[in-house]
Amino acid sequence: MSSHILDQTDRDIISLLQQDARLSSKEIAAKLRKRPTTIFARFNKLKALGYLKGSIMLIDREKVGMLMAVFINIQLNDHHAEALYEFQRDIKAYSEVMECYHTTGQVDFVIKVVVQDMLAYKDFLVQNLSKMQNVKAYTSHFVINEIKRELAYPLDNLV
Amino acid sequence: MSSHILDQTDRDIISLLQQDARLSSKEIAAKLRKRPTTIFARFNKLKALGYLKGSIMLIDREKVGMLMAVFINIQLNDHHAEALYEFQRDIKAYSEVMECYHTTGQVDFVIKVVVQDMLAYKDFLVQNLSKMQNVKAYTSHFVINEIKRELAYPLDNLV
DNA sequence: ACTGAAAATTCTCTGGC
DNA sequence: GCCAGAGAATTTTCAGT
Repeated sequence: MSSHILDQTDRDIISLLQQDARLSSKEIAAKLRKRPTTIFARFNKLKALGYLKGSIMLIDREKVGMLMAVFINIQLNDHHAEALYEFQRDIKAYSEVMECYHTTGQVDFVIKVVVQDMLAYKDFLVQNLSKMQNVKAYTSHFVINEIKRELAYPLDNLV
Repeated sequence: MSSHILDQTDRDIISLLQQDARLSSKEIAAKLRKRPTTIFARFNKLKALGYLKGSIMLIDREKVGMLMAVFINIQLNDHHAEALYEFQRDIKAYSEVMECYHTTGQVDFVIKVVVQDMLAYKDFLVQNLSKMQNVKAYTSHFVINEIKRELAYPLDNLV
């Protein structure tokens, strides 16, 4: 690992950690046929260089009572810089809004909202989204089945 | 933690682990003013009961060369059970498709595709998506800015 | 469910290659 | 950049309350 170019070992470590963030240096070392201290040093470097941005425990969304996930496509009235900034700042503040992306196409923003139930969703729409001045139109797409949700990027022919 | 009802400590542990999956029992114990072994026992139970579904290390998507994220809304021709099942099985198999949701509304499926660059995206469309018989229409929404991507569910007034 | 102590394992630092 | 050794810290088990 000379500077900012990842070699195969770096990619292997990242790939393994994307599958299980709690792997120990020893466990990674065993899989890659290296020494634990070597893995430890690379892990620290990957973290220092900003490749690794923290780890999270994935939990069963429905089991903890967050039964409803919704994708909402949003169109704005005013697309000037200041108006865009304000919308982003405000939408980001809602805890129901888990994800928000500025996109190209017919739609300006794609957001993912996760709430307990339809009542909570209605509250979000009526009390929050509908009151945002710059929102021209939105369409809700309720998730009825999660076919795939892979959060680990494939790093095979890369970097 | 009697059986399947989460108490405040359980929710606290889950919340902390959603922020950092690598927290040790000792670290969690210190934050919650409990003993490490108590946290350890609860951690094992939460895992055994299926609340915790594994951990992942988050990495800098653009830094590792995955420069392009796209949401694609897909409409199908045939909505019968067998056709739906086949579509889901096939779309799931593509490594470029990170997420796929069956949704209500004008759109049948929302998928998130992550690739290196526009060339890789073109290849995915031309060689894969366009060749799926049951796909009637699709619209691409390129992510030009990620405003928010929160993966930890808020468990405050819940369960 | 929680505690406390002990054993096994891992982390983390230092120095040498 | 890799490896080895050793002390410190942690994980994990287990018996007791």
